[in-house]
Amino acid sequence: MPLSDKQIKAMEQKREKILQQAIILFAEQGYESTTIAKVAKASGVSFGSVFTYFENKDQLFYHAVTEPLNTVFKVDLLDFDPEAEDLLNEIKNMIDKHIRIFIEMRTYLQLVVQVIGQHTKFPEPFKELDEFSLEFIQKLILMITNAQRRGILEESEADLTAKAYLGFLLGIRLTFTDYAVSYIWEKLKIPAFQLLYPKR
Amino acid sequence: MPLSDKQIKAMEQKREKILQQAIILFAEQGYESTTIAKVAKASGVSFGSVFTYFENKDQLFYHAVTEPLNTVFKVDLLDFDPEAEDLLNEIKNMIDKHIRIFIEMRTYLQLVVQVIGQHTKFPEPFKELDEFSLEFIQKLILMITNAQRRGILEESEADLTAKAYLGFLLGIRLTFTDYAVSYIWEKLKIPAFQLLYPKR
Amino acid sequence: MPLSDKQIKAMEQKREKILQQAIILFAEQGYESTTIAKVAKASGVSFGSVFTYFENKDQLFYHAVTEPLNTVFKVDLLDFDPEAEDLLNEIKNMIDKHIRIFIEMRTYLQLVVQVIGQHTKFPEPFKELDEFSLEFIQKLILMITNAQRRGILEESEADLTAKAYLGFLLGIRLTFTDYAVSYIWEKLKIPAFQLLYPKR
Amino acid sequence: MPLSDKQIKAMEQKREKILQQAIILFAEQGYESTTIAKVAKASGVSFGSVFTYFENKDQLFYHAVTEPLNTVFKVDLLDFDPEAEDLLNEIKNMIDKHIRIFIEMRTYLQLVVQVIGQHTKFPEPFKELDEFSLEFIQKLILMITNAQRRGILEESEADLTAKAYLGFLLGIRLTFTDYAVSYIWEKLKIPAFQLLYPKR
DNA sequence: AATGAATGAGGATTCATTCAT
DNA sequence: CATGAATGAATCCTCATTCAT
Repeated sequence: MPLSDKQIKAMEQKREKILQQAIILFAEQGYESTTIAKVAKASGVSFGSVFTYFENKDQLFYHAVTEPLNTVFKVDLLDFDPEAEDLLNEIKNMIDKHIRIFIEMRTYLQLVVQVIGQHTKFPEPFKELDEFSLEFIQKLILMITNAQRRGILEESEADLTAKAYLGFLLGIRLTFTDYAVSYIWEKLKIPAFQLLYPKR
Repeated sequence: MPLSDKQIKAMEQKREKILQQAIILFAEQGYESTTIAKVAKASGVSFGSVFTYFENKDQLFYHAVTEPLNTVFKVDLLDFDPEAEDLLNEIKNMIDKHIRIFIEMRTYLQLVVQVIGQHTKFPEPFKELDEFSLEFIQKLILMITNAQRRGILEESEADLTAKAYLGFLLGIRLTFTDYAVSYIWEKLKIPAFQLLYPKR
Repeated sequence: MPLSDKQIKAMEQKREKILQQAIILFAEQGYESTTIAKVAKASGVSFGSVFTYFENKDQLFYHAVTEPLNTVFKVDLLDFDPEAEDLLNEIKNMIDKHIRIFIEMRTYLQLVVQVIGQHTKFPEPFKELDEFSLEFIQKLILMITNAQRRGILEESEADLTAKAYLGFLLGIRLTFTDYAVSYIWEKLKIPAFQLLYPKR
Repeated sequence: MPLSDKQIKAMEQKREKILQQAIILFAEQGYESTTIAKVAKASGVSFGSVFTYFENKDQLFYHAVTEPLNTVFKVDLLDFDPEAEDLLNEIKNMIDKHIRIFIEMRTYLQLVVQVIGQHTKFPEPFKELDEFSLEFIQKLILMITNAQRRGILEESEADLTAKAYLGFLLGIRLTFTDYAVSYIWEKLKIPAFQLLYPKR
């Protein structure tokens, strides 16, 4: 007897709820301190149900890290055009967008920082993050190179500059831990832009 | 009968050995995955001995975070003079030094990143780090303000710039995870300097 | 999906089994020497299951002391009528009953003796015992006072006599440790009665 | 090199101090909860020294139970004369003395109660207590029999009466736990005497 | 599919005891 | 003799996971 559409929908919602709560708990308490029981309670399901949707704790963690990455995070961070006509403006818009994303996804980024910081402990999820970061860097390099060629940015090693830019984004996430940060982040556009070594 | 000097020395060395191994393990595997047994084995002592030198796992972690901070880290990071005659040179030397420290203390910084990233989980060690970061920022602000006044740096909100600089240092620690980084870091002086918004 | 009646029943029986074995072990070996593993083994369950039914060892001990108290012990010991018509007969029946209870509940009383003897170590269970003993004493005083008024007992401080009577019951539990005591206890009715200072 | 008298004396005092503190701690906290370290601290010596005077924890407990027994306790409790001229007076004096001892040696009796209450756990010290109790009972029987023959006490089974008397002494130790009991105990002479079934 | 009882591996910690100084 | 560092057995408890209902 196949499941009805309504049932499928309900199950998908339940899975999503579990995943969201898992992200929050993993981010705030770390992998070991986050128990399946806590996730279940926060999601309003029995802990047995968590195993219905995720094979085991490892898999739950893996999905907590990779699903937001592959849906929103990746899409939003890569949403800039290295070949844009008005490249200076495109760069400024990109910085604005990136900073906004890093504000909004604070919890998820806490999780990302853990995976990167202890990558030997989390090889599978780290691999996904690493691959994305390479892709991100590649696209940044493209943009930087173009901008240099067009005299918008000073000459520099684009690869290094791109990595420094990514490092900066992650770093400020650590430095401005839980301020009501929105207004501070607004100002962070300036150093972020400086990092790219703009012509004056 | 008090302990002989030789014994005291031996104990201090043993304590140091345990602490060093704890730092490595905590950094690489995190708090929970680092068992007292692992630390003991890595240090070549019985697990019971760990409790001779550290009250409990919590305390061991606390000391793993704070002792390097209060000995080398703090001293080295604060070793610059905001009132120096040749301030431009002082700033460049500072950046050079800071970057070198962040290279050399990779493992320790992995630990720092964890504490900051999950500060609600580690309130006591975080407090120490936070206090130091405030002190560090204060001194940076002083230097930046002086440099702006003397026309070495462009005008900017010194507080924000200082925090961005610290964020950058932490962030590149995450981005350049385990490269043989020395030669890359050499180049990182440039973006680090740009971040401070130098006059051209 | 709620548990079936059969399951609930099975669980109640398991809990009871654990509690009974815990009482025996605590009584014979004391609190610390009674390990959760021993209780589990004696009950035929895994040690993990003990924690399914009792929060921790402390709670298990607490319930081992208080549950028999509140079910059989309390009820049986208080089952006499201080206002009975034929008070002399009522007193003799009471003594008979009390002594029989103290015979039958030997193991439980071993446990009670420990809690009283080391009451600073077991404040919560002791509180329960102490409250019951006050209630018991109160009712005894009532009976003794009535009996004195009706000329069945000689004058004496009822409060003291009541406590002496309770002390006697506990004391013989210690003195006649593990005899096949039934026939001896039969004879103990005489001194128990004398303690109440009967008119001759 | 033989020890000087002064040294020997100092050592004896140290041993005594350790034993006294051990009695207190064993009585109040029980066997397992009393650690060698606690005893050492209370005695003002290093825990290593405890092992200089007592082979191990078991032996320390054994001596804590038996030494007071064989010095003061035994002597004082047996200090009555079953063949005394004025036997009624002798009995009353005996009761008075016994009760006084049970007041004064409260802590030690807490320990005794533990050993009796968990005698399977403490076979060696229990053996000593049991032997003494037999001796005590024997002497009591003698006195009771004589008193009955002389018409001071009513007829009863002397053996049972003697045990009831001992039980009573132990029992009130449990019932009147930590009152400022002296004045209450004074009054306890009456029921204690009644227990022996005196002629009126 | 959902529930939660049962299990036992694993880990922190305590503490008696040994033994070098 | 006195001291206390070192050791590891033993214990409580947590928690992922399995599986019967």
